[in-house]
Amino acid sequence: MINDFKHHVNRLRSSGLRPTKQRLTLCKVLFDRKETFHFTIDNLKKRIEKTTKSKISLATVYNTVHAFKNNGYLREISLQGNKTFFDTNSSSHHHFYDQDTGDLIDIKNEDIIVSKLPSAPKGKKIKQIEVTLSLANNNQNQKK
Amino acid sequence: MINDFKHHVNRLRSSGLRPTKQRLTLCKVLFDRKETFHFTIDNLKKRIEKTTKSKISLATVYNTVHAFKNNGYLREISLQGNKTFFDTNSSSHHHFYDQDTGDLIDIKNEDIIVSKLPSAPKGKKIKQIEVTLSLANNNQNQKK
DNA sequence: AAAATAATTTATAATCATTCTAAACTAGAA
DNA sequence: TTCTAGTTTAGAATGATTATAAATTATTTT
Repeated sequence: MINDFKHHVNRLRSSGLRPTKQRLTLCKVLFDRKETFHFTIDNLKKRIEKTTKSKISLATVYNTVHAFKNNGYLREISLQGNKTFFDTNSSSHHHFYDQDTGDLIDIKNEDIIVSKLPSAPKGKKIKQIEVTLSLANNNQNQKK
Repeated sequence: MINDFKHHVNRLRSSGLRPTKQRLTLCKVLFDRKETFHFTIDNLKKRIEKTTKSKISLATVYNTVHAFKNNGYLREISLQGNKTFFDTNSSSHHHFYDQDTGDLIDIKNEDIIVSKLPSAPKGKKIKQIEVTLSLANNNQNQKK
């Protein structure tokens, strides 16, 4: 399965995206792995430079990540702060967010149970339920 | 209580913040109201210009909002996208986020029940539980 | 109350992430 | 092979936020 990218080609085609060299490189970097990958655009750019010989322009990384997100290959994570994080785990799950370090840690879906929800406003549908648990050091008070 | 700002002065003093003209103006705009106020820095700047005669520089609005946040007067809301929202409701509650319009809607704490939580990593403490329910129009599919 | 001090405010510049633009390039169709 | 629309690209433009350093103000000390 790894080192075989026909399934990437097929997925791209079925989303109406041409399987270009750049998109396939991104697919390999993002999806040919066991673990969930949390990343910012900047992270991802650096990882591409480190793990492949391909040079992909910043604009293309942005374009591709957004295309992948719009087609459900990636999720954007809701977080405080100015950084936009994405997640290769598109199944439903939640996150710890460490306010001190900026780290994100996956929480398996079954480790959080939301047992009551309000109904969506008229004409709207709930598309995603995200629980973020913000962490800070035990000893530390809130003031700066 | 409204039109009396001694309590604002006291609160600022007890946080080690000098009760300056600018900070008191911000306190009045933010806290002398019944309803929760969701805002971006830009929103807030415009509201100050509209509802008061004071001119407060953009840098001061940033500084003050961050000071208020660090002292627990305001919360920053976790959201997708590049805009940073703050919330005057510092008691625990949650949000609908409308992906089409960017609107934020409060959800009362009692309308969501999180009945199971993971324990925090060693040395860390859970500081905040935030549930974000993303909304989209009923009829619309995910693709762009 | 005046002088000293430390915090605060301010305009502006700098930075950073992201989007836009328009030209060059490429995949797939004819 | 040629054509066409989709894609990539470098660099410019934008927008939010942070940094800087001088002027101002609140509070403390005298």
